Amino acid sequence: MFDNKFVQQRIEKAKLLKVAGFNPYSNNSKRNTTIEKYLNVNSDIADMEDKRDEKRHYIVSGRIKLLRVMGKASFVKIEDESGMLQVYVTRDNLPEDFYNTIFKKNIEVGDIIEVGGFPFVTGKGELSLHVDSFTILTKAISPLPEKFHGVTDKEIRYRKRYLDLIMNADVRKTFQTRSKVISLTRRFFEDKGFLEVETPMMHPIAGGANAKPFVTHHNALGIDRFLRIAPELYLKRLIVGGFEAVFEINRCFRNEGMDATHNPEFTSIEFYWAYKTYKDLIEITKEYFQYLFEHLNLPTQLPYGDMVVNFDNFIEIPLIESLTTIGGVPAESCKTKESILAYLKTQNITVKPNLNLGQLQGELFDLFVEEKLIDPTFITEYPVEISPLARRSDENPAITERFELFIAGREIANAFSELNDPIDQLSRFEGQMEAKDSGDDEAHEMDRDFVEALSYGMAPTAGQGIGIDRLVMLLTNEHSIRDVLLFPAMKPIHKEEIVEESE
RNA sequence: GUCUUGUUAGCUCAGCUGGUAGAGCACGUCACUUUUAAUGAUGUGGCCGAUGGUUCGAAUCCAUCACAGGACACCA
Repeated sequence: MFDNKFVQQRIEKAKLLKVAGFNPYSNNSKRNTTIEKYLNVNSDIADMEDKRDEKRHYIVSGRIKLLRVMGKASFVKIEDESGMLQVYVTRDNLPEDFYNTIFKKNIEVGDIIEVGGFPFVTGKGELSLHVDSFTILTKAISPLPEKFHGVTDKEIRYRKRYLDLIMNADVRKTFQTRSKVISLTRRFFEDKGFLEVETPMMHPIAGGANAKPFVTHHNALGIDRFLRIAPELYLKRLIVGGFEAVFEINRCFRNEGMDATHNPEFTSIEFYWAYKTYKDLIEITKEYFQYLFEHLNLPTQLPYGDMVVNFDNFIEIPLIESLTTIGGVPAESCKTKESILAYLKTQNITVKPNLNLGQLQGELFDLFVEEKLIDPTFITEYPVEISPLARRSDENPAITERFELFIAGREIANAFSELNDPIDQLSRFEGQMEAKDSGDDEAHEMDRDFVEALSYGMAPTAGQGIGIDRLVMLLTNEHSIRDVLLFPAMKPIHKEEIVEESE
């Protein structure tokens, strides 16, 4: 480590600084303003006659991003979290020899410094800081990436996110937006009277969704636990317990493939609302989006890639209807197993054998409809076979009171009136067990403890889950989930690491 | 998991049909007190992702592997 020539050079400079009495890792910061505040407070300097006010004095800190030395004067661009500032450093305004022997020789791009001085506007019209005191706070011994192109290699950007954040201001912006989305989401539901709760991340049975879990082991108890694939069943137990509106924002884990929209750990919000139905969820979802757009200052005609998503146009359509009106599948080809299979054959599409009617309708939807849903669309009335936790429709027992929300061709939310009939829930689980036995390894697990909870009576409830990562992707116009996760999952670079981890 | 593209200096990238490696930025040295990716001069910097093969000779051709990007499959 640190055998690179440039790193060695910089380590040498850090030593020289120390010898000269300047701690290269000082924590003696006297900063009294941020760059953003400095620029705001001194915006009046430009209107002054001599374009300076030597009576004002500020101390700002930041990382050197650009350094232009011109003999006895230098321009340095420093950046803190709030912004970028040009500071003007001259030999004659610093202690004897400091400029020549310390600043010019041992200070370079990447170092974190603190400077004091007065505001002035340069000949080219840039509000800057005229430096009269200069402190090195932190010496960077590794050089930063190239100042103009920065770091673009995706592998470096994901593995060394800190470098990405140093070099790319828009990346910082994306993660600030992500943080705001989560904060606004929390505030939105709290303001509606929802209670934020925390339920287990390690489950004895991985339930609440159809997905493969990660397994871990509890040594003291000598038992395996599953990292949760969804918090659903625990949140519903809380509704049984008498809480009437709860939500949880946290991580879920699914042991499946990784791609532009899937990371093994991802963040969701799930909320459950007693004495409500999925119809109420449609309304609160529209309100939620309105709230987000308002507080994030986003246009309701939201650009996403080469699409424009119209958030003034929420659409609601039953799944079966969407197959025909949006997917272009003839209506008579959607109603029975045989007709669907025959239609798929004409389209040269093969699907897994032994699918039931509901599953086949789900296939048709995935194949012909999903990617066409650009404006926010609530797809309702899902077949009961693919909705093991949703309440049946009173009018039609083959379908459930459920919707999924699609935006820009992608699923953003899943919601339904909750199944609260314990006998029905038990038989749905049994149906899932049959599916599992006949080869569907993603069928829902049996959870008798949950059925027992329902047996004490769960008030009629509606519940919804929203994928926060995909939502943030949509709102920040990012097209890979890795670009909205600070530290996305990556394979280890060295084989040895895999061996260690498996031991 | 399959297909496909990539991996060359700290970073961004050239390197043709094989002949022992090149630029810009950064860094060193020199000049320069209002620059904006400052400028001019000059210099240092490389196990060409790894391992095998073909060849007199491989960054370049072939194979395998690793990692990454993209697409597909899987995945509500």
